[in-house]
Amino acid sequence: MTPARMTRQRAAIIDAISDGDFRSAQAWHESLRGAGSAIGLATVYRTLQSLADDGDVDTVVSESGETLYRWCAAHTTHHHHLRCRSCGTAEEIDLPSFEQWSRAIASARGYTEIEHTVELTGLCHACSTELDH
Amino acid sequence: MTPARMTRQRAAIIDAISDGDFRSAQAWHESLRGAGSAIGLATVYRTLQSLADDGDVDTVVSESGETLYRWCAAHTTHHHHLRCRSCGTAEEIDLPSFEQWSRAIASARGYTEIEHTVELTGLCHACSTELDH
DNA sequence: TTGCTACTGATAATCATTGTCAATAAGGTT
DNA sequence: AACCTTATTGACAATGATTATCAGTAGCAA
Repeated sequence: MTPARMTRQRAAIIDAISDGDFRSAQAWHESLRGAGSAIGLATVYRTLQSLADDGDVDTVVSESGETLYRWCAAHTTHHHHLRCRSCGTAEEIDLPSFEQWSRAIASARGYTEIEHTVELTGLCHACSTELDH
Repeated sequence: MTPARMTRQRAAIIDAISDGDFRSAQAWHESLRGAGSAIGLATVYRTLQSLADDGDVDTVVSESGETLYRWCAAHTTHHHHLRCRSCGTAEEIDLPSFEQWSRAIASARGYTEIEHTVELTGLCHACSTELDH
């Protein structure tokens, strides 16, 4: 496959999402528009997906079923997230023992091609105190 | 709140879903129709949701974003699933240490109101061998 | 049996996401 | 710098799952 072309739109998206939050494609589209960048919604969807395929962004599915995207600093290692349900901030966590453990329990029951999803959500410190008055 | 009325449709749904698979609302609707039960799609959605609220069915979100439902034998304890991506069969698993561990790591980083999702998927023994020829 | 009201179902509406396709622009090549 | 090939874009239509609407129906308590 040929490498992706660095268009104005792709650059704008990469620039925007490198601030660490998990947001939906529509939310990123809005921020970009708000920042003055004329960009189409379909392009945002397509570009985020292509970046996700390349491993440059992480995706997560929210409670309401939307897919959330955020920049991912090019780790190839599998990892998980601890995400704030209120502001979208997220930190990466890894669970080395969980990886092995899940594989073990699944194959013990005859399962192959094992995959897993693990997501932790909560309210970060800032949001916790704020919602407390 | 008043307890749910036991209608013909609700009974048919409960009867149908007690066979252990995870399927989408639309899939359950089809099986019910196939079995001769005249029942509306909206009713299937509403009833499955109400059963889920009461803790009588488990829900899981598939890779493609559909919500899958299956009967849950009235445990109040939190648990997780090992589900076959091919046939939908699922078994329950529990991860006592994971529960505590996730709470610990999250609160160590200042998070409160912690929730988590853990789902294991794979190909069950039957499907593995079948897809192998 | 009666009455109140929750439940049902056909269908329209919603919402996130993907497909379409002509116009545009990356970026390598003369 | 002008040129060409083709990936990319964007407005909009289409999809697909789920939810809302609302008049008709049927639990079930009295």
